[in-house]
Amino acid sequence: MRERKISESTIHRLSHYYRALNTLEKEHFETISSKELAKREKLTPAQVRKDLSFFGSFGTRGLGYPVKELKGRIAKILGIDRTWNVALIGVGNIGSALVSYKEFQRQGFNIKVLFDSDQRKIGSNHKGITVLDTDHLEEELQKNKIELVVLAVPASAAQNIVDHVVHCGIKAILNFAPIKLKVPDDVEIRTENMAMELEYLSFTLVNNKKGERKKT
Amino acid sequence: MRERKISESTIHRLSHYYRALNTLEKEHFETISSKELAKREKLTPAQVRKDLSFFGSFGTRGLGYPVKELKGRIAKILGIDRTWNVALIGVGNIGSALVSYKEFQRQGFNIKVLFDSDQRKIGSNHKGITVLDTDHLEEELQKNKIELVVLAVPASAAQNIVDHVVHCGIKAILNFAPIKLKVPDDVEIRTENMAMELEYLSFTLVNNKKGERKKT
DNA sequence: TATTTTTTGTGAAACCTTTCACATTTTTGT
DNA sequence: ACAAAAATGTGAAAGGTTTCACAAAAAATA
Repeated sequence: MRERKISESTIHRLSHYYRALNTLEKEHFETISSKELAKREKLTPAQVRKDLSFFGSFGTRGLGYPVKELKGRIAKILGIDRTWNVALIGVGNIGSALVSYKEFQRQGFNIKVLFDSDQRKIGSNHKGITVLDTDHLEEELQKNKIELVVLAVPASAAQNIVDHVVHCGIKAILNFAPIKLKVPDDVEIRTENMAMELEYLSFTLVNNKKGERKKT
Repeated sequence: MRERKISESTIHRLSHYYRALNTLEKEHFETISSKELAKREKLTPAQVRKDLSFFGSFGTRGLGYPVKELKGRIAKILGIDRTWNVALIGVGNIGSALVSYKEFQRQGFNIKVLFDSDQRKIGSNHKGITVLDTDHLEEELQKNKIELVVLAVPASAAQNIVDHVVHCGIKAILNFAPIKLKVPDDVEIRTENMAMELEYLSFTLVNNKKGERKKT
């Protein structure tokens, strides 16, 4: 009864569709065709239709997809038709930037607690949230019913903290430390490494990838 | 000149191998087998060998790959055997965090100039770099021989700025604005959207993609 | 030196993702 | 009311990526 495997790419495109639909709603569109949606996201209409078809039939032939309803459906699929309690661990450079990152709030990711191990930071206030001591991590994660953890600590501290996070039942972690962390199979961890994206760009520059021909 | 299409995944894995090799070098390993490298990166040995084989034969049968040399080869492939002049546009939340992001410096991405349009920020100093006025963007990008641009401005300002950036010949952009930007075909643009990664995690949570067991 | 073990490099197979093409359904126009 | 146009949903084809499996080469062992 295991549902069909949906690819990561499909999920990411769903996020994009959601944003596009949001814009379309503001522009007072009632319906949108796969052709037009694809154009806005630089994809093919077939790709859009196939992606959506994994989850059901949301459109009307001859007309397209109802903007408002489709937006709601995608929100439900992505699990953003609700709010999530998020903890942010590490209030350094990246961490403090993320506290104010509007896009989290906007999609219903509520940063409820902040943690740091630096005594000078503990007790201080960021956007109205008090920084707690990582010594009380597990206790506070449970108390605040945290479901999602964002990790923005130095690489050297990351594995130890992630072990505690996993220990108290968290199943989803967004990691900004540039290191491969070990977690059990039932925990999903995504690592954002911004330098790696620059490396990809650097590769395209030196290999003049743009305008190149394929195959041998 | 036989160029073939290398997939994005391969390039990203190359970045991972590079980091692993760096660690191995510090641990005084002279050689590493595809098996061991794969284990460290949670991949298959065949994947490692195939990835490397696109660029040449770097290993010795029966022995493995020479750590130091392979690291150098990958650096060359990725274009990080040199430094790059980077401009960072937008010194807000994310922007100021990126100025201090160690991982950029470490891989040879040198932030040489900062820009903002806010009069209160212009002239101020971040980590020894003075913030310049975006009004002089094109002029300063050229003067400083900038090759790579990191964009951390609000979504509403992004397209206008990217047009200027493209106009003065920049071919690689890392964008943090949560919006799809239009650039010519010969410009590579990568968009980092951290909320989208949380949405992916949220999807895995509601779809119970990972194990069923819940603790407590 | 000869044999066994290790490990690469690589075609071929298996698997996964995207695109194609078209029957089907609904809307629009006359 | 009917024909033409628009657009979905989906099997099948095409294209791409990963894994398999094994010959070949080098190292280790006896």
